[in-house]
Amino acid sequence: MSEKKNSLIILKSTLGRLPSYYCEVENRLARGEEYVSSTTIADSLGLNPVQVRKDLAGISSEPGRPKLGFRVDRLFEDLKSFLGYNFYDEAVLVGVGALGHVLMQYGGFNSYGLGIVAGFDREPHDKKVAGKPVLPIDQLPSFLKMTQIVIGIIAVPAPEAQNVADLLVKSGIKAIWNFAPTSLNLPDNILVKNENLAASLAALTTELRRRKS
Amino acid sequence: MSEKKNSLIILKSTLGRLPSYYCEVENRLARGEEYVSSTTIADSLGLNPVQVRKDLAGISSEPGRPKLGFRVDRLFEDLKSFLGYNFYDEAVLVGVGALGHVLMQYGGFNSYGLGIVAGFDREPHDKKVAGKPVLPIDQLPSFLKMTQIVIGIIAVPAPEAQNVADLLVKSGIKAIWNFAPTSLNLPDNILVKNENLAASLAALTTELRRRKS
DNA sequence: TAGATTGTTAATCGATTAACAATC
DNA sequence: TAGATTGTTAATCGATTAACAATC
Repeated sequence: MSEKKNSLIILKSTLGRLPSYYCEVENRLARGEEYVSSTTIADSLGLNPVQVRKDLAGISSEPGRPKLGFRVDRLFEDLKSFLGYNFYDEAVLVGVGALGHVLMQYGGFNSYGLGIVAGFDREPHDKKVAGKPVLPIDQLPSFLKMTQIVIGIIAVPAPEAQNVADLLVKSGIKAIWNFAPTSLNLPDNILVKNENLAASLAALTTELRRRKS
Repeated sequence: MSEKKNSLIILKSTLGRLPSYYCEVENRLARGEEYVSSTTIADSLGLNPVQVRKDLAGISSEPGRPKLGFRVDRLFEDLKSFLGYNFYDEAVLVGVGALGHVLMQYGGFNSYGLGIVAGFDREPHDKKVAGKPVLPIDQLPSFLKMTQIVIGIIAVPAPEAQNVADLLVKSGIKAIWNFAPTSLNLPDNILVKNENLAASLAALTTELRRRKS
């Protein structure tokens, strides 16, 4: 679809930083700023300006202008299309507990081209959350087959996570976002991203202690 | 406190992986396993076994035994003490909305040596959440001065995040875990970790698309 | 013009992986 | 013993940063 003007190879590390640029540029756009420079982005995000410049060089359709930087609206669109956020992906969520509720209600996914279309639970307590249906877990396979959805979010307690994962895979899911603090045993072709909030916060305290000593 | 037997330098990248080893080893301990090898950890976590071995070599107090691997209980303790999870850190949370509730109720922080001791909100709707007090925001400065707590969690909407951050810093906080999808403008000596859930999920879909093409 | 910023090349730095001898 | 695993060194690979000429 999108053949880049030059065939620069985008580094994996670059790809990892692009979403944060996207968020930053989106905020600047909202504030009505017209131009943005690598330098100021680097500053906001705590990165090296040369790195930002190099990253942006690979994805911007219009070169940055010396002394000014990049047009905010243009850069925003470039990031958006490069990251594919103008396409739309749908996901289901399993485990409509406290965390599940938050994820279903969270509006932030929209500008990243994502949507949670339904929740599943062993014992649904609500019929709907944030306008989306909450269904009993045994309807999951048929729902997935019908809708062709390929992304599943796991927000059940750790002991149930593997079972849920197995069910998701059996029903044709291709990618899993896992909030349960366990590693999942899955076929190689399934993409997994583990989100361990506790470990994430712990990393902060570890770094904090390292600094003190 | 803990002088390591050998003064191997621990790589930053290693440090980033240790929490996931900790989680994995904790789960194996809970399952009653006695020995664990680099190979199986690598397998569960989708990493290179040599990498895991090298990482563990730097922190284990007892060498792994050929053919068996490491004693699970021993390795768990080594990881725990290396990461400092047997010390205890306390944090306050600002913004007791849906996400704030989840974080306050989340039990998982305990085994990582952390605890949220209080929540703050402009208009507290509950007196307590998960047994911890929820206080009006104007009591934050005095609370922090009294308790000497140095970690703050921001779970307010994006537009309010900077104000909250300023208040936290003014009250003596040293580290911030930010859930609002904005970059914060803070003094250099303040440690920040941004947690953008939408960007995180988006990374999954980006990778998923990359695979398809 | 002077100064800030750009894009790019080359040098440095850091992390991963391959290879291998040692061990139980 | 044979085989699985260990720890470590050396080679490769990838990412960051320094340096600089070009531009508005």
